[in-house]
Formats: sequence, C-alpha cells, structure tokens
Amino acid sequence: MKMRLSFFSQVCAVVKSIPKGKITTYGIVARLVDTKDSRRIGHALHANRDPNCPCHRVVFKDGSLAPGYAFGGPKEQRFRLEKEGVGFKASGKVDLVNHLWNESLSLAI
DNA sequence: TTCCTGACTTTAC
DNA sequence: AGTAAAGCCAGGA
Repeated sequence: MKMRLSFFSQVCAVVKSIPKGKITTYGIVARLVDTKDSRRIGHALHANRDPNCPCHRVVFKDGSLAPGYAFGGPKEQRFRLEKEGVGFKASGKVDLVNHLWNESLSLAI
C-alpha cells in the first residue's frame, strides 16, 4: 500500500507542533498519528533521528526520558528540556503536571 | 520478499 | 510497592 507520508514524517510533524517549554508522551503522540502502538513513535524517532525533530520533548508516560537518546545521551535530552524551561523532579523525571502537552491542544494539527 | 527488533503502555502477579 | 509478560506495527537487514 502506498504511504504518502512515512510514519516518521507524521510523528515528526506532531513533535514539531509541541510548544517550546512543553512535553508530551509517546502514547499521546501515538494517538495523534492515528495509531495504537507507542513503541513505533520511539522507533520512528530513533530510526530517523532527525535533528529537526525535537524528540527531547517526547518522554515516557512516567515522565522519564528516553534511555537511548541519539543526540548525546539522556543527560543531553534533560539539558535541552531544562533550557526550555521544563522543570524536573528530584526523581530525575520531568514535571508532567506542569509541562505536559495536552492531547486536546493537538486539534490544531 | 520475509524475519527480527524496538526511545512504549497496560494489565497481571 | 516493584517485577513480568503481552500486544501492537513500522523500519532495517
């Protein structure tokens, strides 16, 4: 079947739509690209690792960062988030309560 | 083309 | 509470 846009392209589009200083989870992104599997989101980003894709804004539902961030490691990812104003908890997890990008905001896409 | 892997999430013990 | 297994599908070899 013919796919006009690669799965990565869809994921990338959604990730780029995330406002600066906000974050979202793989599950939410998965829903935005009309899928049920969150693993593909991470897979897509990891396989493509496009520098234009702010994948550092995509985290686990738990708030933890990706274990295999391809841009310089998880610490680099955390640094980028902090730089954008995203707060972290003592557990090393991102503050989902104050920075989670709500799925409803995606209606603009 | 087929087969295997994977940056997840959820449910169950 | 933490640990284990299942399920889903697109890429890469």
